[in-house]
Amino acid sequence: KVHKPVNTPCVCDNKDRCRALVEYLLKESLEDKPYYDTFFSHEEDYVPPVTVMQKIDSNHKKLMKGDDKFYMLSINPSQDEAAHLIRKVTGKQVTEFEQLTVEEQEKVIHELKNYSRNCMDLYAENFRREKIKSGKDLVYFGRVETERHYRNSDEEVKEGQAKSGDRKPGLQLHVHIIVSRNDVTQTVRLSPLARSKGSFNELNGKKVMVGFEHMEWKSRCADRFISMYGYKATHK
DNA sequence: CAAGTACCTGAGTAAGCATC
DNA sequence: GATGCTTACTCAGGTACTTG
Repeated sequence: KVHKPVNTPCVCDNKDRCRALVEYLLKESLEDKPYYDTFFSHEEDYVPPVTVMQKIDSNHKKLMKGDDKFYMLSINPSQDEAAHLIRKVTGKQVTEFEQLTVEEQEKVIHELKNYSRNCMDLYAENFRREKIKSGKDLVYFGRVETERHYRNSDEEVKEGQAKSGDRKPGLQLHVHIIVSRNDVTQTVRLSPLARSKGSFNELNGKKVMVGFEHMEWKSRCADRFISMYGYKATHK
């Protein structure tokens, strides 16, 4: 999913630095976890938050003042898909992440990073630009989350069955990704929120590809999950 | 449902600033 | 004054979303 800046909690503005978003994503990690984790990039695990901010915030070349500088993406497996992934990695059938040992939790998180990198390869390909071939051409950082919490907008909170901030039950594995609008060479702009869905434009006497087909990316990511883990989708 | 609006794209130009 | 680097702005056409 590509998040519109206005819908991104705590980060209504992605036109300047990414500090607010990085801090928002770190909040959940302040709680005690039995394992250590932080951001990951396409090539590295355990990237410090300071590095994330530096890399994203120094990748603004050629972008204008009022332009979006980065985007927030998320990868949200269904509970069924999460259960399948955990079964594939650990051989265990669980309904809560905490039912796994610490080693198993780490293995699942590692595999989710691997899948996320696959999704980012597909993201890069989906722009259909000559110079952008894979996740290596992007500047992005991700973070695996194992929990979700209720918000005031949730039905359960409105009906008084849960309080805002309470942990949601079940498998809540998901991944947040901050991706720079510029590619790593800072010469190609990649905007997933473009109006156009991948079409050519005449600019400076050359045909230029503009836009991004969101639904195509989504379905290709779903296909990748199926082929990587032998998942049989029960519904579309 | 037609018309209007918002937004994307990269080369080229120009301004701003630091350093020699 | 010269040089190099960084940042900001302009340009036109195409598309999807929004508005009336």
